[in-house]
Amino acid sequence: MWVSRRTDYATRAILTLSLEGGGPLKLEEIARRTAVPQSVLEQVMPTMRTAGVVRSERGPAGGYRLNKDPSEITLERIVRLFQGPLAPISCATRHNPEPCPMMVGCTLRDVWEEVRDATISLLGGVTFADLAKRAGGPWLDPALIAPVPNPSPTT
Amino acid sequence: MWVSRRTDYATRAILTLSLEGGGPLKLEEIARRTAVPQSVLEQVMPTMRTAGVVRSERGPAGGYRLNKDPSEITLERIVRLFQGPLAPISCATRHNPEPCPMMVGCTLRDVWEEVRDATISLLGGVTFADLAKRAGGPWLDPALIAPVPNPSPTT
DNA sequence: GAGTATCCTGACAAAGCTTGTCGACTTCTT
DNA sequence: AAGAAGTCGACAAGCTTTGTCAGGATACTC
Repeated sequence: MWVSRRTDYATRAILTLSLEGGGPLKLEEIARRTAVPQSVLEQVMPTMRTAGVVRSERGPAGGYRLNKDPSEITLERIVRLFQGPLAPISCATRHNPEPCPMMVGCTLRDVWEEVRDATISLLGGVTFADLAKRAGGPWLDPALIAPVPNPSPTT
Repeated sequence: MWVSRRTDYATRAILTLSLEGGGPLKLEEIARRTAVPQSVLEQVMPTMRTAGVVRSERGPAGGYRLNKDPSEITLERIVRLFQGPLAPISCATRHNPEPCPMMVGCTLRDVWEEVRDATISLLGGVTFADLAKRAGGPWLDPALIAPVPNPSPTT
């Protein structure tokens, strides 16, 4: 699995929000703490908002908060959001795998699937609550982040 | 980890050679059996020759053979040959990792390293003898593939 | 030693993906 | 009304991947 820059940025942002108390964090502040170009975060955060991972508030005193408890957000979720399938090769995805042209190549596919499954089980088992705990800092009070629907504005 | 096309092709070629008896296989024949464009194999095979994985013979009746027993060739070896580091992100490579700009980001790096290690242990544990056995077919007689130095012609 | 079969090498174009930036817009608070 | 945020789409630059090709080098055969 390769982690794109955007995925990296997104995970840093979520970790930052997980470590923060309840108050919303401005995009600019997240960008500062994560060392991510603000213009890129401007693309990344809305993606996570649409996915329901994060919630936003506009106007002064606005910003972003988590929309779930960190213990409910896995690394897998975020990675998939930005990179799609976790399989190392397209013939080893779980849905719509590309057919192998080689008669005997499927033996290899088995291994690629093992890699995929190992990755999934690892990333699926790590939540941002775990990460925040490991980071040693305080993190979000569950009471402050009760899920709230925050659909795209067109709704 | 993402597997590039060339890596895929290379592994298919090695598996094909592992399944073949002792005789050399022509590039054209390997291309046919693996469903790989011959022009691409013309790039891939020399790379493996230089790395000592494979041995070549020119002229009529020439072709490629393995230069080692399939049990000594791991998937990891081939993947690394074409893709370099197996880490999902450049701050998690074992040599010369790129420094993390984020103070707390290293918590994430730990996970990327776990992914890396899981991948390495999987790919490092699978040899082409295993794969050939799984494929069910006969494969190379060890007696026929005693390693022979086959350095690049400039030597 | 001529001819042929095979591997070898480097250059390269096309396509695709990733990255980061920008400008114009919407929404919210005061 | 003004200002402080987030939102959205377009896009250019750069990089990587992919596949192709032409010409060269080496070995076998007759």
